[in-house]
Amino acid sequence: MTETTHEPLSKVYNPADVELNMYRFWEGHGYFQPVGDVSRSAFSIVMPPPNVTGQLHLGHAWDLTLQDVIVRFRRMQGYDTVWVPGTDHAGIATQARVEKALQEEEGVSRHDLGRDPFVQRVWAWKEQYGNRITNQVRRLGASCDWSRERFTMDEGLSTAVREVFVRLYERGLIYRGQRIINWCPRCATALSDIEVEHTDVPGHLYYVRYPLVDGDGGVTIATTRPETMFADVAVAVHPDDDRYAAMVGKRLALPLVGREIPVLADAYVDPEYGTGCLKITPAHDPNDFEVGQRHGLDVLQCIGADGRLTELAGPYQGLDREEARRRVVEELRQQGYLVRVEEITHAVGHCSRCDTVVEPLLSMQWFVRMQPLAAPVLAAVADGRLQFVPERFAKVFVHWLENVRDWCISRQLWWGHRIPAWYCDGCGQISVARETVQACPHCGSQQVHQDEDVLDTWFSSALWPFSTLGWPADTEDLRRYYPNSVLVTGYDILFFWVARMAFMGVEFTGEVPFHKVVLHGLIRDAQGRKMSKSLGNGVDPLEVIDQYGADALRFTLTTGSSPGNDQRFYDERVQGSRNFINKVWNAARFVYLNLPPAEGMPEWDPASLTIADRWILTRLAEVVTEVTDHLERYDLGEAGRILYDFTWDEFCDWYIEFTKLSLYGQDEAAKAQTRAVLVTVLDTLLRLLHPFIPFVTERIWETLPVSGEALIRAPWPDATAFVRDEEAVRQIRVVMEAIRAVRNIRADLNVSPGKSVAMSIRCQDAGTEALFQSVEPYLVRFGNLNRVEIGVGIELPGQAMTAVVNGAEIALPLADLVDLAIERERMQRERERLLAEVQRVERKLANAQFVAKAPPHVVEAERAKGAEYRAKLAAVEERLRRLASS
RNA sequence: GCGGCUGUAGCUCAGAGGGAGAGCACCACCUUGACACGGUGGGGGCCACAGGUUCGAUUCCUGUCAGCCGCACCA
Repeated sequence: MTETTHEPLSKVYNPADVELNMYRFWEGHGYFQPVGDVSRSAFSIVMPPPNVTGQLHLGHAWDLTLQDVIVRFRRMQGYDTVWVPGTDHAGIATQARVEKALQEEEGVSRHDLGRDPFVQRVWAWKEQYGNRITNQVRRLGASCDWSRERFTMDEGLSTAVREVFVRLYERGLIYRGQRIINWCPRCATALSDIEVEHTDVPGHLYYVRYPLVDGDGGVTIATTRPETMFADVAVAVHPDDDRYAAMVGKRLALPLVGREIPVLADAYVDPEYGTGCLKITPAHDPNDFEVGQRHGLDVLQCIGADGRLTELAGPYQGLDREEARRRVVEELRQQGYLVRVEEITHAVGHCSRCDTVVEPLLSMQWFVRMQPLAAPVLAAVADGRLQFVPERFAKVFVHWLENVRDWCISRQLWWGHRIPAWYCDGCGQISVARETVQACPHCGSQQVHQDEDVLDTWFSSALWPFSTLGWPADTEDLRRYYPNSVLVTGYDILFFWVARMAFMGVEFTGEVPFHKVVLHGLIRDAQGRKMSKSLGNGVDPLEVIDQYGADALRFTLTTGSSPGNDQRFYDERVQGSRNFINKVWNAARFVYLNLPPAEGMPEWDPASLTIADRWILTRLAEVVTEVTDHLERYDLGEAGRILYDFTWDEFCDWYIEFTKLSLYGQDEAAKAQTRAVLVTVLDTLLRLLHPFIPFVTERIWETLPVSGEALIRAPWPDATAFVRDEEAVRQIRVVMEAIRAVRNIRADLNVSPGKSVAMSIRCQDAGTEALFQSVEPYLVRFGNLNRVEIGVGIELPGQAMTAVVNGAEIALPLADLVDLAIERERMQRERERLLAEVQRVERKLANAQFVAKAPPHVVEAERAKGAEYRAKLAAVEERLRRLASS
């Protein structure tokens, strides 16, 4: 127990007083670690690793909270539960940040420092900032097992990365080759296809005349990138294009440079687009590259890795891409080659990190062959071994995997897993190895050097579900907790991460790394915009926690959306959650303050429960069932909302009010009984709420006289443990209806709450009379009544305000306050309402098809409703007749 | 072009084949011995539109319109 136990509870819940100590209490007692009981089923999750030097943002907070709710729920259900946390080295992002800091603070570049010293600086940076994010994860209340924390560049995971690389290489699934890749000139590295964002931008289509070498004439090509013309090696036309049939095989003189290039035919060309003549630049366009391969064309490069023109561009050498384009267009115009310019919008690839226009660049890179790896994953989706929540994401996932191209995994960075390939200066052979290569295994030369590049960060992330558990070693954790039970992450990294974990998992463990993928959406601002640094509309979760508490943030995030959908985040919603938590707190205070000090768990005699007790216990059992079902289906939002409604409306607004009758009365036995039920309901609610709002529930639970060392380890409630009494539920609804009717009348007539009044209830039958007799004290308390008359045959006062409830008529003879005009209006409104209901029901029941085909219980329910409405309508009409004659 | 999501109260969103819901906002009243981060009462919606399936559709299907997203792109 924490030191705060059994201090009086403050009037308003103050999260700051509780959260830090509570987290230490949990973590210190090892509650986040699996119990290790092998007789129990295992439940495991790995945390999507945040960037080690990053800061927690709301997206993380949401993702982590969902996981924590699931983990706490499973832990309470008795699973041997483990949640493995960790961080990611985030190659480009981290390197860029350290480079920026070095530049700003010391005015040096990474090249000034050199590779090893620079990498050391990044490690130092990681040591400095690496704890920040994990402490932020703690502040959220994440119950992950920190004793198993991993980092993508720690020793074990690096071993896993090498192992995977070597094995894939040996199987021919990793290869090195000259390909057109996406090059970010600013980040100065290759990118994979999914790190490129295609956005529509306005541009120009330039029509340029390429003259024939011999004789007059030529062709006009259309291009958006005239600056690449120095690397043109051909012009292609469609083989069936009659317009240019005669040109095929002729030679053209490249404008400005005069180099000769052939005209050739290739079906890739779309005769409809532009002029139907396509310049072929294999080094600067992936499609052109393929055309070039088909026709055995040279590959010339006129733009280098720095985004500037090469010596091939002659006088344009050294210019950047934009400047070169302007100058080339101008020169073409002056020399009469530019036929016309058309304004177009086209999709241009941008670096997803820095938004620089990506340059398709021919270069030597490492690739993962995707088709053989994707196939078994597709099979796993098809046969249900890998499932998605919501299901619709399976389709997106499958479509992507079916069309995926080979994955470029080499990055021209220094921070990351260096590619385990060594080149021999002697014989030129490549050696890929698990251990550092000292001498070339092919020729024995000591002149070997390792590949300069590192691997895509996602390459190591892809191994996360098993590398964190010790793979490639055959560890106990791996055997027990792999495959993971579920993966929770945002749909935005379905391809980046989920797909890659899936194929790596299948390839290296023979099993999908998790059976279920639960996907959530994105956090947006109050206007529905994505949160971004450039918009400045981001919300810092730590500030939210400081202001409202981690529980309020968690409850907001978990109840704010339905599965797979985005959610908007704004202050009022957090306030609503904070208010709810305060409501729970005060309900607990109420129970606590009404409990005698230092007593054990009170007990009750099921035979003497009040109708209110039986009602709340029945409803509680229903709530346990519903909440459990929703959580099992990973529909956390709905589970949270059910708890919110039940806690506030039924438990606080009604049940607690009902209990005041006995608690403030003289009957000690009844008091004890009420306390027992109150404690039971509160205890159960705290257990159900704990996964959502762990801090406040644990804190409250400490004060309750229930056995157990901590709520986090308490068993999940069992719905069958409670009294079930559907009749009590039905009856309490009638009582509520009557109480609302009284309140309604009082409000309509502006009767001050302090003024007590009399009430008559004319019941339709003895059963209803008995019910109202039994709940008379409730009526008196809630209606502030000074006299109650209940009976079947009683006469209702004429000078009164009335209401019709299920099975009875209610009258409040308010003497001088009675306004028969208002009464008439009320009754007429009620009559119209009931008439509409009666007609609706009767129309249904008159339909022979409905009676014949609808399920019997539905027909029966309609009949019952019809009877109820007709009875009420009759009473209302009778009342209106009397009013007319008075 | 292919695929997907969304359209329900003023706002933000749940919901579900059979009587339209919540929070916030709004109006009126209330210092009732858990809570004003509260209580009570109230107003407010052809559930985007048009067809279809069904005894019955706001819910399922098709189409239209509107907003959004992903994938693929012809230079």
